[in-house]
Amino acid sequence: MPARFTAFSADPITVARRLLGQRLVRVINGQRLAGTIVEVEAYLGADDAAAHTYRGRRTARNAAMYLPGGHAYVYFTYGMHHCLNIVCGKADEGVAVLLRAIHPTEGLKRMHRNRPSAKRETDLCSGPAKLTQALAIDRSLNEIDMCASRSLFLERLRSRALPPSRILCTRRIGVDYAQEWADRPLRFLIKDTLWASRGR
DNA sequence: CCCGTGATTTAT
DNA sequence: TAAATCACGGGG
Repeated sequence: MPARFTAFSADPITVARRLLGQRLVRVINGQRLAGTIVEVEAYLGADDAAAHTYRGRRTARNAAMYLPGGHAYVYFTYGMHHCLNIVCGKADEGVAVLLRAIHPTEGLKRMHRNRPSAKRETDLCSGPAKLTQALAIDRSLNEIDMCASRSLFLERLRSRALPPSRILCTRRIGVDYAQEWADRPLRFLIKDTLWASRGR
C-alpha cells in the first residue's frame, strides 16, 4: 500500500495557514452550504498539552486524529456542541487543525434555520460549534475522508496561499488548562476579518 | 459573569 | 463505579 499524500500531509501549522481563505463546503439533501475559512487553530500532537492526543493518548473519541491527513475529526463536547478538525500529517501523528470560524457565503437561509439563535450573519459561523451547527456537521461525519467525500470538503479559492501580512497569529482560545501551551501562537486568522470568533 | 448539558476521561 | 472535565455558546 503506497503512503497517502495530500495537501493535508504537511505539519498542522503549515496546513492551518494554507486553510485560511479556502472554502469549506457541506452538501446536505443536495444543497450546498459553504463559507470561507477565516480562523483556525493548530494542535500539535503528543507534545501539545492542549491537544486531545497529548502524551500519545489513544481513546475511542480521538481515534480519528491518528488517521492520515485529510480525514475529519468531529467530537462532541459540553453535552451539546460539535467541533470539526481536519487531520494533518501522516497516519499516527495525531495532529490536526480546528476550524473555528468561516465567513458564510452559500445557503445562508438554511444556516439560519439550523441556528435560530443567531441574530446576525456575523453570529452564524463565528465559533467552532457555531459553524458545525450552521452546516449540520455532527459525529456522523467523524473519520470521513474530506479528500473523497461529496458531503464535506474544501474548495480552493486562490491558487496562492494568503500572504503572511494578511494573517494574524495569536494564542489559542479556551485551552487555559494547558498552561504554557495555551500561550503558544497557534491560532491563525485573517487580519481585519469581521467573521472570526470573539476570543474569550 | 454564570450556567446548561451529557459524553468522555480520569480517579478511586 | 463515581467524579471531574470540557478545543463552547447564550443570556444577563
